[in-house]
Amino acid sequence: MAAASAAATLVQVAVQTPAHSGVGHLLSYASERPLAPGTLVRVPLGRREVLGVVWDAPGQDEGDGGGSGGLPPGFAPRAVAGVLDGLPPLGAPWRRLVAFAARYYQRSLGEIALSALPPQLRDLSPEQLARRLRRPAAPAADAAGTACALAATIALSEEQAQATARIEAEPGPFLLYGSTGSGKTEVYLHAVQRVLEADPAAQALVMVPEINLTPQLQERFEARFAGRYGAGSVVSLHSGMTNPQRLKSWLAAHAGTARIVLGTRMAVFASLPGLKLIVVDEEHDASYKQQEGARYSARDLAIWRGREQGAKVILGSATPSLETWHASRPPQEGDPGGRYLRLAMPSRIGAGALPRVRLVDLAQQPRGTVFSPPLVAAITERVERGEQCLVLLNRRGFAPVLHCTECGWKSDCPHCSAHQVFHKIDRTLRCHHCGWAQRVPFACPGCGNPDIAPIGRGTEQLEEQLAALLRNVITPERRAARVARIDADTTRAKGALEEQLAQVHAGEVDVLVGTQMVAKGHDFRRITLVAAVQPDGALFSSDFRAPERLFALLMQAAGRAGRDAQYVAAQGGRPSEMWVQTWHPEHALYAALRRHDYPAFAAAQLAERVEAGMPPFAYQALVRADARTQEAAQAFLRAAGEAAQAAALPGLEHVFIFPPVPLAVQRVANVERAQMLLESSSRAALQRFLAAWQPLLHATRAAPEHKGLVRWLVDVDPLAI
DNA sequence: GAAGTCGTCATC
DNA sequence: ATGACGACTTCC
Repeated sequence: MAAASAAATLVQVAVQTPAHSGVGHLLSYASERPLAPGTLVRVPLGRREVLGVVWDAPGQDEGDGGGSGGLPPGFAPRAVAGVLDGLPPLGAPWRRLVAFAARYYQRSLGEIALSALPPQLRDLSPEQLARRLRRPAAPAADAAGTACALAATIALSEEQAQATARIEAEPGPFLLYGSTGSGKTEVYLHAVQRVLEADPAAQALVMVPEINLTPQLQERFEARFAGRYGAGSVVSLHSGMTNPQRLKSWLAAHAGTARIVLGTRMAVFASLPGLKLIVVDEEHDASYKQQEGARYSARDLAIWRGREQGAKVILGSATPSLETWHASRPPQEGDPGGRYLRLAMPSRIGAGALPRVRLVDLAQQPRGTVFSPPLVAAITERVERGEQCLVLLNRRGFAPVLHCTECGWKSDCPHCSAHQVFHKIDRTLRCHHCGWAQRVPFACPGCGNPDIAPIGRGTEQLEEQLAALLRNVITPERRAARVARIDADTTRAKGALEEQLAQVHAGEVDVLVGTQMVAKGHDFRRITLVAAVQPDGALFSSDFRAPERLFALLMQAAGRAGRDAQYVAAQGGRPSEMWVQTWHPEHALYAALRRHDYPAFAAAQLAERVEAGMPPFAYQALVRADARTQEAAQAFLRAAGEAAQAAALPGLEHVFIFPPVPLAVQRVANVERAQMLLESSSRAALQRFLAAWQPLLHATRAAPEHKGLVRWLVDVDPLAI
């Protein structure tokens, strides 16, 4: 407080305060010297001292966003407590990205800015940071000494070479549409190489959907580039890293010594002053959408950032999201085409033909069949030949619910409107929504009947049944067939997934049972049969994106089979197979799957979406409310909607507000949840409306009749509704 | 959101 | 009296 009089200037600082806190805007502090925007500072906030980012003084150009709330007249600002000078200020492009994300996803600037920085920066004093920065920046990227060690460049196929050439010649953004095994990664590597060679300061960002996929990617990029640009030139950024590791990678990216940054969705916010290329691998994957806090889409932000910062963007997938597919449609008569350039790579390289798809009609099988006789026979045969099989089911545990046949009791969760799942392994009932767990009762809690039975099946049960069915099957090494399971339950411990995958690779496992986590990205060389036991659920789901997700999952799973052509040939060249057990073998989705025909599937889905006025032909936002009672949650949403109508907010004429409805799982951990869908044919109108609506939502929340509300949030471009 | 204050109420 | 819990307030 004493420093205030000596201070020369006011600076605007973004700190981590949420929009609803009354101080969600930029805060003013006094500084003895002017500080450049992007400078990291420590500032007093209440009784605490927090990290903040000096922000551009709110100019006339950008009227909204995190504009200063206006310093109350006669208010004496407090002084900046410390400046983290050692660090170059965060650049204007980074600040524009953060500002855009805050505006677009309806969050405060400071919340996005601070969550985009490595957590450890938050508790380092300027002195500690300076000490940290003085430390030798890794075994240095002295390019001069090693420049001659040009990593052996792998010859590209015709298709890969063409894609690479187009990427070099055109501005993009690109959709690299290549089937599994078509060698998309090699195209990424080449694109990165060209960009880095062309400019000694250039940087590339490569994103993957899952943490599990970063180590193998890092290996591949290091093998190609570490010799050339130094050991520290390839770094990773994801939430599985320790705080010091994350800080180290982040600092290297910010300083420009890291030429290649690999990471999950959070990496889209990395400070990359030399950014020239962004790759989003498996761009259709839902993991790119953050599902808590600021609900951003890293894929969409990558497109924005690329355009804004002059970096090329490559989205890669074998089953693109329908949004991306539509945006990359080629020009036709009367249609100028989409804004992305589609590059197709249909052939599989070094991999066998795509697996034959076999549909088993469950109506033709004995009632209650889990593994149909023909599927068991096929698995048996593969195992006897020493090949591996992969069985997929998207449900953990032994059975999704326990049931008493006497009184009708079901294992409902006491805190959620959901069943508790039966886990036989430790004889527990567990709610997958709130985490509540208890021991399985010995008898029905309703009527005392000791005979309570599981209904339906999960991965635990598949593992057990399969082990029984294959009990007498002997592998060529003359040992009994072994079944293993990989899902969130078996991989909870650190390193467990790696260990289990290693066992599969070593050939110790013959049949792998798992949830979708095993369908993603892992390269199983000896798997020649993949089976989806009962995927029908998604066909008639109320979620309009369910078929899209199912198709992508099945295609991706099919891609796990027969990846190694040499192995398949050595085994006698029998085609690999994808088995699907279904009650609806005639369904169009399976017909398209059978032909591996993503374009036909996408065309049919897009036709339905046009007809129904759904994304990508409409833009959506969701407001969610959590409260003690369902009525209170809905009342808040209704009131907020009515307030918008009464105020005749801008954009409202192009926005349709649906009535509030309970969520599919209405109650979780004793909190009732409701949501209200907004839809518009204009993204700009929806944005204008949301921006204008935000203050009314705050005001509605503050009204005494909505005291019971626990929280509310906005989800722009929601993935599930 | 984080931390503080200030009530109320139940328990030692 | 003590402290656990919730409601409310403040943060440039």
